[in-house]
Amino acid sequence: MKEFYPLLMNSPLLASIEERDIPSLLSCLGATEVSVPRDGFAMMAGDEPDHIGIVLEGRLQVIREDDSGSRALLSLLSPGDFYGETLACAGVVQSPVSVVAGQPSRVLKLGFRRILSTCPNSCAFHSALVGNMVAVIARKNLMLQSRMEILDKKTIRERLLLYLTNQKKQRGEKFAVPFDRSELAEYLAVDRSALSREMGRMRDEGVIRFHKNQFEVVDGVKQVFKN
Amino acid sequence: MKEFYPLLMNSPLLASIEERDIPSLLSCLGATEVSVPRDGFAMMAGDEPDHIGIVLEGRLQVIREDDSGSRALLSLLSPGDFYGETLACAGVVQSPVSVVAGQPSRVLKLGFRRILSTCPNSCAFHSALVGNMVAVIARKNLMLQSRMEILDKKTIRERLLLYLTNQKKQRGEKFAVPFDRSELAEYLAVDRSALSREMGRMRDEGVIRFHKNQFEVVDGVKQVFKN
DNA sequence: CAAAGTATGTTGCTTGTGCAACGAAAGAAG
DNA sequence: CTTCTTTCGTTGCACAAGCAACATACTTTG
Repeated sequence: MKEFYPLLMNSPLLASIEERDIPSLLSCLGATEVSVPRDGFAMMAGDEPDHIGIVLEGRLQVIREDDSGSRALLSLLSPGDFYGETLACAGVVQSPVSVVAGQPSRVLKLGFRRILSTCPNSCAFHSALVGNMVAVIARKNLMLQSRMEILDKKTIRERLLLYLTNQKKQRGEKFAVPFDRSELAEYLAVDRSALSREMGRMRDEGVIRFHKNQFEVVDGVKQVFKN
Repeated sequence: MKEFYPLLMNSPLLASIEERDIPSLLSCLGATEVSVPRDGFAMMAGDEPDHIGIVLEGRLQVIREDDSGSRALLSLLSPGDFYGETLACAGVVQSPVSVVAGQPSRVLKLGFRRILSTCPNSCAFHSALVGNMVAVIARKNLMLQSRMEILDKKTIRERLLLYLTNQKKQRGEKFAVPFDRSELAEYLAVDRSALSREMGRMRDEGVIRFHKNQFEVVDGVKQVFKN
C-alpha cells in the first residue's frame, strides 16, 4: 500500500475509483514513479507529450519560453495536481510548454497511449479514469470560456459586473469571492488600483455592495447590459 | 446508405472511422435524427445536457440569455458542426446555453451516456469516437488558452504582436491570417479603427510588414517583450 | 464601364484606465 | 502595546484606445 494512494484518491482524475483498485489500475497503465531534481524537467517544450504527470511531492512550474528566452509562468503544480492531459489528449506532437521542478519533486507518469485504448482486461475503473479525464478537460474548458467572456468586455465595470453576476448565479444573493483584490484584478486582467477606483464608483452609484470579499449585486442588469 | 454519411465522415468527431462502420456505430450509440423547426430548440438552457448534437442540415445558434433576457450569440453551427460535447463531458447538470434553429434544421443526437461506457460489443470504432471527442475538446481548450494569453495583454500592440508571433511559429516567416480586419479586431477584442491605427504605427516603426492579410513580423521581440 | 457595396485606412475627440506613489487600515509578530 | 507586513483605498497624470464620421481603395454586379 503505497503512501501516496490517499493523494491519488483525492485527485479528480481518480474520483470514484476504489483505493483497492488503484494498484491494478496503475500497473495496467504502466505507471512509473519519477524523481525530478530541482530545476529538472518533467516535460520539455518541443517533446511529444506522451504522458500525464501527477505530482506526488514537491512543486513544479508550467512555463512557456518566448523566442527571446523570457519565461512566462503559466501555472504552479502542487502535490495532487497534474499536467499534460490537455496536450496529450489534443494529440499535440510538440509541447509548447515545459514543466520544471522548483524544488526536488516526485511525479507519477501515466503513459497516455494506454489510457485511451481499452485494456485487455476491460477493467471498469479504466473507463472510469477516461471519464474523469474527459470531465477534467471539459470543465477546464468551461472555466476558460467563462473567463474569456469576461475578457471580451472592454471596461472594468462590465468585466466586474459580469463576473459578479456569474458568481451570484452560482452562489446566491450574497457571496464571497475566492480572491483578494490583487487576485481579482489579475483575473479580470485589469489594474488593481483602477479596479478599486471603479468599485468605489459602483458602490456610490448603488450598483454593488461589498465588504472585504463579501459581495452583493444590487442592480447590475440595468446599469450595464444596454445592448 | 444515408445521405448524410459523407458529412459525418468529415467531422472531426468521426475521423478515422470507416464509412461502413458508421451504421453500426450509430445504432450502438442509439443515435436519433431530429428535425428542429425554425426558432425551435435543440437544447434548452436549464436542461441537463445529455447528448451531443451533430448538425445535418440548416443552421443553429448557441446563445446565452442574460437575466435581463438579452441574448448573447456564442457561436453559429453549420452542417457538420456539433454542440454539447463540452457540457456533456463536464457533467454539467443545467445547461447555461440554448441551441436554437435559425432556420429549419436537422440534427443527429448521440446520447452521451452510451458514448463513454464501453459498449458490450467493445467495438473498436467506439473507442475511436471517444478519442476523437476528447481530442476535439482538448484542442478547443488549447485554442481558448491561446486566445486568453492574448486577451491578458493590455495594449493593442502587445495583443497583435503576440498573435502574429504565434502565427509565425505555426506558419513560417510570411503568412496569411484567416481574418479580415474586422474579424481580427474582434478576435483581439479591440476596436477595428484603433487596430488599423496601431498597425500603421507598427509598420512605420518597422516592426511588422503587411499587405491585405499577408503578414510578416520583422522585429517583434525587442519591441514588446521587455519584461 | 458604371454603380453599388464592402473592406480598409484616417482623424479628431473624449474617456477609461494603466501607472506610480502615497496613505490608511488591518493583521501578524515580537 | 509597538512594530512590521500586507492589503486595500486614493489620487494626479499621461496616454492608449473607443467611438464616430468620413475618405479611399477594392470587389462585385448588372
